[in-house]
Amino acid sequence: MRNASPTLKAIAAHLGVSVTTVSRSLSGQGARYRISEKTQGAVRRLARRLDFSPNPLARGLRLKKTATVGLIIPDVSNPFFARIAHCVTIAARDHHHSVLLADSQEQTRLEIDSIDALLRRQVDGLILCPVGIADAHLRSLVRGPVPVILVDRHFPRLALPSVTSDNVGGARAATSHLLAAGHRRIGVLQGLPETSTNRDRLTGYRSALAGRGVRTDPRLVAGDTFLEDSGYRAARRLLRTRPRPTALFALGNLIALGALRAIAEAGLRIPGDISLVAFDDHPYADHLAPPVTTVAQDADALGRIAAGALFSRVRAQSLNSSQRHVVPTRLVSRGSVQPVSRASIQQQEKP
Amino acid sequence: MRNASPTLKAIAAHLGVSVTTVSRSLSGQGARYRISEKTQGAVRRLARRLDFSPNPLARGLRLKKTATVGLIIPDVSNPFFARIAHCVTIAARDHHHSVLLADSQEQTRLEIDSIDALLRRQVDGLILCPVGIADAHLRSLVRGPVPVILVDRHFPRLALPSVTSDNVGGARAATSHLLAAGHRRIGVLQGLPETSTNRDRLTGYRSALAGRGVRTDPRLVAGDTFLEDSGYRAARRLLRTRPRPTALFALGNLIALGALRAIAEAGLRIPGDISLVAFDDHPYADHLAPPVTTVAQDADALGRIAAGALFSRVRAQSLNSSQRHVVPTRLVSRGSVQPVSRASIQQQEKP
DNA sequence: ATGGCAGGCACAAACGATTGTGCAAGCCTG
DNA sequence: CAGGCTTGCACAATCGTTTGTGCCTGCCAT
Repeated sequence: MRNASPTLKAIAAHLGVSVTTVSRSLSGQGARYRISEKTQGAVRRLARRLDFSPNPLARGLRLKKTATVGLIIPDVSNPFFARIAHCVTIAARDHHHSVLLADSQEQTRLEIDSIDALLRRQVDGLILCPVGIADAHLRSLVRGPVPVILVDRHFPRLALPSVTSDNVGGARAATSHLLAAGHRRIGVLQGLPETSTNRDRLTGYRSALAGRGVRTDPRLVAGDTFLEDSGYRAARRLLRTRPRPTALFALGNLIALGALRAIAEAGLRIPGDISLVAFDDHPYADHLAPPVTTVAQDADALGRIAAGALFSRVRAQSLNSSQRHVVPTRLVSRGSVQPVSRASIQQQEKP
Repeated sequence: MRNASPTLKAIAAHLGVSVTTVSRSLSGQGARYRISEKTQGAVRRLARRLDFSPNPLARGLRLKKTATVGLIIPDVSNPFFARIAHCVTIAARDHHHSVLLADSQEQTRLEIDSIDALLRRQVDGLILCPVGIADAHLRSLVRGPVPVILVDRHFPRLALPSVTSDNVGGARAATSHLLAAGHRRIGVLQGLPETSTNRDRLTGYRSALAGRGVRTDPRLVAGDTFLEDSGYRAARRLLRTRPRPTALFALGNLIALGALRAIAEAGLRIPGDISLVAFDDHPYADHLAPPVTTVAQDADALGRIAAGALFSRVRAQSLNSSQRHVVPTRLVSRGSVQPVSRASIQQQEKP
């Protein structure tokens, strides 16, 4: 396999024709340039026999197209992003493109470097899951050389197309679910505060509360990143507030993990002592003790839609119309939410 | 950022020198070719000011080196492989290389295509997690144009370097753990039978049994892939055998997931009715009901070591000495294993 | 004055592809 | 038979680097 694919030159020499002729015969331009059917046939046969395929580097150099897309992700080892990566690579294969993967390790600095490196390599398009808050470095992408699609997080002020979950709706559904079970003091374990995902989820949470006429209490919101440790610390803090929240809403899968740990350490039982809902579904949710009610994001859809949007732009040579795509979420009800007893509601409403 | 980086030619024109001079000044070859310090300084200043960096395509074309490595994985959305991908991309960044990612979707056909595509793109090295059994297509890689490292699975008959977990040792430890708790009928939920991982884990299992003088019973081994569904079906089957196994050993994380489902459906309790040990640790293992004892693979180490080995070969231009690297596993004891009561042991030893 | 040597750079050929244009041979037409 | 049209392909530039070699100038020694 692939012991140095032959070149146009080699094929041309074998057949006693010019590289021009070979190139045109193989690229389907034969007719336009009046290469005889006989010659074209001979070229194609030999090319097939030698398993010729044009050198992508040379091609890219000449054409300024590399049949390559960039994918920048904060952390491939996060199942949510991994799933997106999976879908993107599969879509890329379908479009005969390769994927250059970069892991920004949740650092804006590395995200900038990665964008730079991929653009240098002349990717034909870029799918980016931005790490967070800063967007100055994204500004130049708007009128940049290649189409860009933002996934998971978006920047309202930036005219870049994006594909995100319905974070507002998902959070509202989760919160409503808790409200319907009688919960009124619902603690929120948030992620990185300035990100669009976090903001949207908080918005959904507040909107649900407002819908029921429940006042939001800023002291019920804790946490500062989407990492497990932040979830752990935030949960510990909220569990110590009095009166204690009767339910926690974790705004991310790792945060939920931290919350589970904190709740276990506090000697509390789910859902007897406290209810829990988490953003992001995962395969183990069913087998936790108890199974955890989650807001499932359709990561597959995010990846697929982003890739679809990107490739349609790549094909159409069109740039970044700032279209926004929102993918619905789904509330997966399991056993981690329990109705609040009347007594405890009244106890809560007094202070 | 990156509004079409200038070219050597542009810099040369600006300074009234030749591209040769610019190239040599920037590549540190200035002294060897007697470019005066003054000229070199001017070139370097301008290059810095214009944020010049050589076009990787042109460079690759000329040098036959692309500063790119290929990474082929059966399924990036599997946390184990995702972790490997994460470590590889980070190592690549450290070595100023980019990563071309391909997802073979557990299909040999796609694995072949991916290898081909990446070699065409002239990657400088390849990290491959082979999907399975077939190895004919890997034969040509042994004396191929670039260094290749196999990760997770290896092929004893192939002179390709590999980095794998100590599957034999891990399985032996898990099995010994069960034996020490008095288990004698230990069912195995295996993965894809002909793979090295599966073989090695079975070997470890049998070796532990043999060490205790326990006869192995082929009817206690079930399953045919590493996927959840296989684990589910295999567990269902084993749970119906009489006398029922007192413990199950799942040879993979997804398999364990299927086993959990099957056990729950059968109305059995872990560890009261049946004990469980699983290959592959994961963050949720602690919070399952009950926490599951696992054989933790150090996926980070696999990725890091593989990348390290690859880059040292890339640097040294050395090819594929068939060195094998084995990374230790760690038994993480949680609550899913319970000592067998004397009565049930005797009951088991009778038939 | 001439030969030799070193310094300082430029020329030009790669690497493989794509593409606008040019050119020869054959045929037809008037 | 001259001019023009068609057929069938080749020439050569180009993308942006890298690199072996060649060339000129000036200086020193003989």
